[in-house]
Amino acid sequence: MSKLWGNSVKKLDASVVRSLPLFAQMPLSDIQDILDLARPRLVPAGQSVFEEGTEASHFHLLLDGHIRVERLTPDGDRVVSFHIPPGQLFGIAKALGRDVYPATAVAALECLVLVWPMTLWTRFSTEYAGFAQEASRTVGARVTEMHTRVLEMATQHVEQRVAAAILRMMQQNGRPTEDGIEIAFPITRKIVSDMTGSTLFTVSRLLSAWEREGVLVSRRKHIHVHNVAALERLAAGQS
Amino acid sequence: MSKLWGNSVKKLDASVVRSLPLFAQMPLSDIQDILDLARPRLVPAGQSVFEEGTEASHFHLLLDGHIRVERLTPDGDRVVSFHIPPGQLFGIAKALGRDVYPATAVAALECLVLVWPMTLWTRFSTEYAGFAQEASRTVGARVTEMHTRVLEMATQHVEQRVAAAILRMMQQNGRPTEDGIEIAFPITRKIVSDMTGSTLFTVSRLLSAWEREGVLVSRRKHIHVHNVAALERLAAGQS
DNA sequence: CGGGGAATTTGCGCATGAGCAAACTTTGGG
DNA sequence: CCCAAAGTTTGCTCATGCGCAAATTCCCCG
Repeated sequence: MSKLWGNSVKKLDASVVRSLPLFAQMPLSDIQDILDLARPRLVPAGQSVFEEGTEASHFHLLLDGHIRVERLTPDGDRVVSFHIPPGQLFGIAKALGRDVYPATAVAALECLVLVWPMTLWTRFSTEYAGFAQEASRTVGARVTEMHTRVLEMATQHVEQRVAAAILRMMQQNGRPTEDGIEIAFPITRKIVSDMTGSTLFTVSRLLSAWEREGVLVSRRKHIHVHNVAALERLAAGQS
Repeated sequence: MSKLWGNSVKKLDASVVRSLPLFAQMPLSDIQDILDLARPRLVPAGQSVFEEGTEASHFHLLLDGHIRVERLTPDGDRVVSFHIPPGQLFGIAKALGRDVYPATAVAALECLVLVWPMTLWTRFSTEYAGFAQEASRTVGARVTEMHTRVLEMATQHVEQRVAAAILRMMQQNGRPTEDGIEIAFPITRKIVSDMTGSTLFTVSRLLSAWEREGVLVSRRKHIHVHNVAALERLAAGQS
């Protein structure tokens, strides 16, 4: 992870992050200005970056690791909203006109995060080319995904939803291997069920069946998709 | 509806809309400038204002009526995302960084809509005080609602979800009467089922049961809630 | 290298709510 | 005023997938 830190431990290097969409339209000097205002934060696996309902005092950029965004129901059930891959903004309550975080962000594995005080949000949005636009795009992508999930939950069977959830994680957070794609962070059956409005047991049965059919292999906390086409067929309900 | 049109049929009057949150922070002259650029559009009940997937050429403000936002699945099922009450912006794809409409907007009853070319979006966002902020707030409110629905669909029974959907419509789009609150636009059992990921039949049975218990009265396309507390209890799953 | 907790598997029973068919009611247009 | 279409009710059946229990496996950590 040290490669992300440039020459000095203290000073973040603009050249490392300029390939991110967020900085694509900015001159290096602007990027450096932004980075100089950031505080880096290392979050251990399993720890939360911020909690639903607390004051949205900061916004964040994920440099490395994976964030899981979740909400808790009044009676203790957990629902996983989505996963965030490196390079994306998160905890951007201001972009939603809110002043508390709408959900909890948990480090699915050890994460390196840049943190800015939310008071800088308006300034960044107006002063830096493309910042507001990229924030909108990020929000839009998440709204689209939520939309899709509502649609799936309303119209599709559990089997299709679980297949779709795994496909999505594979596409957004997958790591290609010689034999398929593996999901790049620890993922339990419980979490998959919390993503699909299902149960641990049903997900376990589905994954076992798919493993028997050679669609994927799942070790503990780990999913490796071998036959993407078959999984797409399952998600579409064509089998 | 003529009251919304000021003295002349052609010129919209700023004083009529300045009570809307969107214009709250603006001087009258700014409001008038914005209105002068708008084209009014009267949409008959049942007709769509724009369709999912088409180029997002305009953004809209609902002056009167009620908009139903829906999506269609590849295999023809309809899912209703939410309803929009008068005074709100909609079709604001740019606020999501998108260039096609993410959903279809249908007039639940005859609607009066103001329409602006999307090319004005960036200008409005940067030039008029509070415009961008109010747009964010609108997006945020809808994201929050989607979030809540995902959570409900994942963790709650159909009965609770239907109760929650009716409560929401009642709160957001209700009209108080001497004996409770009635939902201010035509609403069929089919639509309620499309909102809750349920079926026409199940919704019919639930409404009948609740009518028997005196919680609400539902005539054809029409729901009138009498006992709000009871409905809240049903939504919470406490009965 | 062994203990213990976390994650997973599997069997069994059953309630929820979907699916279908058919009859009935309301409403608006000609 | 009547007809047709749209909306609604109701009975019946049945599959999905949840709930629980118990056993098993896998890792992590000391």
